[in-house]
Amino acid sequence: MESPRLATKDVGHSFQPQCETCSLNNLCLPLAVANEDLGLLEEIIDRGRPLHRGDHVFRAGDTFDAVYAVRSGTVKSYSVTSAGEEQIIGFHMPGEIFGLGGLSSGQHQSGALALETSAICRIPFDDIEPLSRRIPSLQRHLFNLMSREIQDDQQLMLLLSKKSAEERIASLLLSLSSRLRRRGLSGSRFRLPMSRSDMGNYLGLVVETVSRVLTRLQQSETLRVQGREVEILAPDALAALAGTRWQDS
Amino acid sequence: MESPRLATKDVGHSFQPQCETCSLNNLCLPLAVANEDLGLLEEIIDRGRPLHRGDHVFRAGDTFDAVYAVRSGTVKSYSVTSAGEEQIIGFHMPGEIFGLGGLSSGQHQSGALALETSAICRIPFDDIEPLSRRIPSLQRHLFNLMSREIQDDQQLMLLLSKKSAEERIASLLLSLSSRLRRRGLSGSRFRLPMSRSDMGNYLGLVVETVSRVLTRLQQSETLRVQGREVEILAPDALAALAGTRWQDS
DNA sequence: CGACAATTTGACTCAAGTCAACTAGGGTGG
DNA sequence: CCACCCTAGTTGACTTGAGTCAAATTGTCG
Repeated sequence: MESPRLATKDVGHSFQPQCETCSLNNLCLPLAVANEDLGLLEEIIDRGRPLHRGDHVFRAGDTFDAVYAVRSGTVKSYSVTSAGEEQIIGFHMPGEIFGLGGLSSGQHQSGALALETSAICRIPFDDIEPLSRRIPSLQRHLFNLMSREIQDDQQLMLLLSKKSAEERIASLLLSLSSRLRRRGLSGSRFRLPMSRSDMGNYLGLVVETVSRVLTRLQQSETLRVQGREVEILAPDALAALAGTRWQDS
Repeated sequence: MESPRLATKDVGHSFQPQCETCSLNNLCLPLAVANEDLGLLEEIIDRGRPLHRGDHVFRAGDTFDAVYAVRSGTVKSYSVTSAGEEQIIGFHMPGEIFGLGGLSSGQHQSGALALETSAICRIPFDDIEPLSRRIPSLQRHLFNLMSREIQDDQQLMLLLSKKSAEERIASLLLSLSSRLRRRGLSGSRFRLPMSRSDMGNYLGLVVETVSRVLTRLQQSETLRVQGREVEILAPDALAALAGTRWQDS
């Protein structure tokens, strides 16, 4: 099956402000760009057409030539082991930037696909790199983004090497919760964008374990789970399990 | 106990070329800087005095104001969980840059200390950041370094969530081996710079497991281990275990 | 309305962890 | 130079959290 790619050119030249009116502009790249420079940024950003569930933003091995920002929906990044198994690297939610990992080798080391209908902005690296030399705060922001990703990955390494199944699930739920809250949405009642199996893959657990842990957390009145709908009943209990962290993030 | 920090100023102004004559200059930052600009880089780099085993380069919570390059010796980065346990994030060998993770938050998220007597170059970030705007290849190199670290971390996540104890040890040994070879040293016979317990901590295993796996690999004639001295007898067997990767790196 | 995929639940297994005892190095100070 | 001590490393016996296998249940979508 062929996967639709993002449109590579915007339609004609009917240029309309995008970032300026985007509700995420205080989370995303524009936060590092003064208003008078925003036009420069707008000019290089491609809004693609929406992706459906399962559509790839890019695949492992594709040439690295852009980074991406989530406008709506959810994207997962994953790599494939030599044994052919998938390893999920991260989930990306609106306002977040992904695809930076491929920079150093010139090709994406992992693939990225939409978990649900999603809108993705494409930011060609050959455009933003020189721009970042003209706008120091933008350069700094790019450094920050990469540094932040390093930190997050290291948190996850810690989780994978030291935490129990319960602690892992608790951490993931709190991470999702805090990222929703940051966008002004409810952090206590939300819909999981990923399957149990994706949760497990990301956390280094098998599906059955994820399912059992969720049941257990439900029995202890920490959560209410109904399919993908989650309600966090006892955030403190969850935070205690996760060992703090994530709340702020 | 107080930990010695790196000297913050070079002695007087007796400036002598450092990078230019450093045997690592084709691995380290200078590789991204043309000869005529090398002086600019030299000027901002502090060679500190040597650190002994256990001395900190920086501690978690210290203000981020520089990145570091290993000239000789070995450094480990580690963070401490809320429960007070240490999690080793990585080992840094000559020619490698570390300390980038603290950039985004302005303070180091992890500590870094010398595993053996080590010489470390300090590169103040406030100096290299503007310099990187004047030297595009340097900016690119910094991006590359961070991107590379993201990739490496993700490899490690994969290892932690999917691999068996044998596979983890094999991966670590091959990683060390290839990093030595890159510097022109023997990749088949070398001295481990870290304790069994550090190996285990890094790989998400307890000491006893590390010890047992090494014994097993020795029995299968894949390795010869004598304390910290290692000889790789069957690199292919090891690579098969690790599932390729690492060789090139 | 089926058919297939995702989720849950139970019974059983096993790789790695825990606990405990023992051995081997590696400094240090007398 | 040697005796001692302390830490690092090894080995064995036992336990256990999470994985595997299998079957039942629910959800989804053409």
